[in-house]
Amino acid sequence: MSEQFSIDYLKKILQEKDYKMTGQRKEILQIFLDQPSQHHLSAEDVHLILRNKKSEIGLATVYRSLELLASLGILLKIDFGDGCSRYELNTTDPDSHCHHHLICLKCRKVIEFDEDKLDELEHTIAERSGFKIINHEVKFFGYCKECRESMDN
Amino acid sequence: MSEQFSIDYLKKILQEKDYKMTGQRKEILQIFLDQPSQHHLSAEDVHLILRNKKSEIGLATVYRSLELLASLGILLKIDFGDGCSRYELNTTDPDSHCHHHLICLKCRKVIEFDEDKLDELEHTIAERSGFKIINHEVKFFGYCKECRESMDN
DNA sequence: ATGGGTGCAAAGGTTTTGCACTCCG
DNA sequence: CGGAGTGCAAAACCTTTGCACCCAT
Repeated sequence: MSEQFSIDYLKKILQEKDYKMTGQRKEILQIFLDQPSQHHLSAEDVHLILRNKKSEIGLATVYRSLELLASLGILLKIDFGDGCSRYELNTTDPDSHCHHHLICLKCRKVIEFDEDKLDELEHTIAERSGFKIINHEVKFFGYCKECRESMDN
Repeated sequence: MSEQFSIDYLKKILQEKDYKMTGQRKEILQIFLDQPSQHHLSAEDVHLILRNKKSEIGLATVYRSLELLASLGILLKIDFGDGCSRYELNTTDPDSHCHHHLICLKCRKVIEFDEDKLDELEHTIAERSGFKIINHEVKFFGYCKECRESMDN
């Protein structure tokens, strides 16, 4: 639901768990709200964006806030194998399919792909192993269209 | 093929690419051969196992060897979000399905699950995005049977 | 014999932590 | 007001790198 993508939603969730709504947390979430998708920001990225906005927030606070937002389910923490954790808005909700990431082995570009299709597999897993699945992370490694074309030459 | 799981295979692959077969590389691969599956070893783990075997191999060499074995397709490098890269034997071959990992959010245990079922999804992706898929990595996060039972109490 | 491989220690990068100060509730 | 949250710097980690020496080929 769109309720999930607002500062008010953050406030509500924080209050429910007795966390405080601080200016820092608000500003950090706002960055993700401003960049609807496509961006997978690292703590360093967020820190830099804040700096450009003249908002000096300590790097340690950025790390702590991202971790908190992820634990609240507002952000998703993902690892693309580039040496740091990256975060994106968690757009997963019961009605929508979540997306996968295609990672180009040549140019390291990350492409989003909207199609889930893992329901059947999840069902098989739950049945056979008794594992209760909360979330999943699917990454495909390969070569993007552009790199494949440049490799043909 | 079983040929893939031997020191001789390593020797052949190394020679093909003008790498040298050294005692260190042999010993490090042997550790993975000795522990057929279930283990996802970090560089530190491998270094410790070597030390217990009275084989003093420098940590830097362990890192370099693991990286090399992964680049040769003999090992797979995986990130389970615990702060370090882990490796396992690459049992992927054209005929067999590869497996997924179920990661318990409570006890951090990693369970292997043998079922691929991603052919259709891969085909859809290739068709729509022109992305050539080489490999994929699928992780399911949730709660294992044991943790779920202990949480019910 | 020769160039790739190794070991060691130092450097690099990301993330966490201790502590005094701040400010939300 | 009181305690959670913050900022800063230091520390903790994992990983990479420079360089002298070693040893497969």
